[in-house]
Amino acid sequence: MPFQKVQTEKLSTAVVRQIEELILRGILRPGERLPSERELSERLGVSRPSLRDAVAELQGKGLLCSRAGSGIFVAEVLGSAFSPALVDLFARHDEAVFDYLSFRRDIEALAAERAARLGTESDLAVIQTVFDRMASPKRRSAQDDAELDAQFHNAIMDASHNVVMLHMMRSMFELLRNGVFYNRQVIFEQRTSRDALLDQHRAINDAIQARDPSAARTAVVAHLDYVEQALHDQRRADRNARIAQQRLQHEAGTA
Amino acid sequence: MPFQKVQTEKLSTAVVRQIEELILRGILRPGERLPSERELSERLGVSRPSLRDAVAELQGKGLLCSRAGSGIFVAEVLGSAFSPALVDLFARHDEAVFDYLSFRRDIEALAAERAARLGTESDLAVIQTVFDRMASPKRRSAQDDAELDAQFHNAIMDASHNVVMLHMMRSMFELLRNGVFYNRQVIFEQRTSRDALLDQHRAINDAIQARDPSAARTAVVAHLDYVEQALHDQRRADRNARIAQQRLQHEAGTA
DNA sequence: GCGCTCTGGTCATAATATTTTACCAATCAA
DNA sequence: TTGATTGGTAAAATATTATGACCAGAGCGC
Repeated sequence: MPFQKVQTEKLSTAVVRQIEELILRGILRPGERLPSERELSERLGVSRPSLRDAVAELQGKGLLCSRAGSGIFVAEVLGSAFSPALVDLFARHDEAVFDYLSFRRDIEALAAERAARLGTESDLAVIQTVFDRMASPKRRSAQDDAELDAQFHNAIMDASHNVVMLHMMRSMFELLRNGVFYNRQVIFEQRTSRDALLDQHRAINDAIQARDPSAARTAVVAHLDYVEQALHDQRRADRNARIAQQRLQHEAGTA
Repeated sequence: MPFQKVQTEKLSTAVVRQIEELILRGILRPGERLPSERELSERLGVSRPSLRDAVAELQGKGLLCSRAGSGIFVAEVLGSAFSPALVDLFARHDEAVFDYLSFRRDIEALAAERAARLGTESDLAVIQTVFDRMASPKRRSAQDDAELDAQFHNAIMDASHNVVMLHMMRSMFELLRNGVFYNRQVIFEQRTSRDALLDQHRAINDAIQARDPSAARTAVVAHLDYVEQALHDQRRADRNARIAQQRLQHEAGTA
């Protein structure tokens, strides 16, 4: 049915959303103290009880903590890389997805450059091995493809010989693996995507094996640009499917 | 200040938005009768007075009209191309912008192809003349650049010798001229954009003058892809500027 | 150590938004 | 002409939010 139940957002929900965005964007930092309830409610234009409802919800999510007589603070644990509360925050806000891809493009381009320059023969052999498995015509599920994709990018990261970069990207990849940013199996499910992705991985592998840092960088950027475009296309397709479904329901006269 | 006044959306506003989207997406068509107030309020999960508030607002915008005893109808005038109510609807919904660009890319690629094949020597001379003005090093404002841009695309459309296409695109261009879809002067204000756009216009002109339909089509698609990307970039830059401003306000501790 | 100020925490009452319910007039189909 | 369904209007009830007051905890200055 094209008409859907309407629900206006509760006031406290709008407050939660605003504070979450300030935390997500790094404007409010871990450990930082917020203005007092009285000041905050004035700035937000809501009553103290409404603000307190929102603060209670944010406390429940692990993003804020308040102490009677002291104030309200952004949770310290958000400072540790990818605490559950932060991961949950990423998962619930779309803008994190494209920031993640943008950041990953930059870091992985650096890693590929370094791999082409600094990677040992063993490193390059590992990358070639993973790529050979990807290129193998053996039947695989989208999940297997996604797993090989992770192995491939991890192998390049290993070959960059920068442990800080390595561990940071590993934890981010863990989030990707758990579907926090987007469901990456979807991209492997389409034949045309898989073929294109394989070509891109081939270009990356060839550039690294040829020890061509510039080509490696270019290939990685092109690859992640493609992934981002595929995400945009997937979302547009999802949205179009919803609209088409609404039209169908309207045409069919179903409730 | 990073904290902003919170205002929850009125119930009737949410209903207005949903019905507007159904009209914008073509799900509800001009002249079509909506379900009765009683049925609609049940489907939307709101009371009849709240629904009536929304319907009154949509009537004021010229999108709906209701007749006591008969029902509520989507306004017939929406069927005529770009009635004021429809234009206003486009202006207030972002999704129309990218649909417009997508559609325009397709139509103008066709027009450029036809211009390369069917354009008379006079047609081509007009296009060349407009392009020469664009390429002239004489100082011009962004508004002048935008006006020349419109003349250039109109000249190509003229040269396509398809009056239906011509008039349809003319009215769409009128909307663009009036800033309905986006403020196109902004794109001409940056030096780098202007140079890139000039190169793209040169590629289009060269292809048409050489009577190369395929090259003309490719050049137009590349040009409008660039414009779309520039819009994305501009919006992202605007959003980043807002976030940076919030951070600055937070750092400076201003209210 | 005490007093003051500011903080979070709690709660009753008032104001506003929305829902519920009832009724009237217009339109259409039988 | 009549009955059913429609839009149109309005009073009363309910839910949400705001206002205002008060209490307990924390921190700072004397």
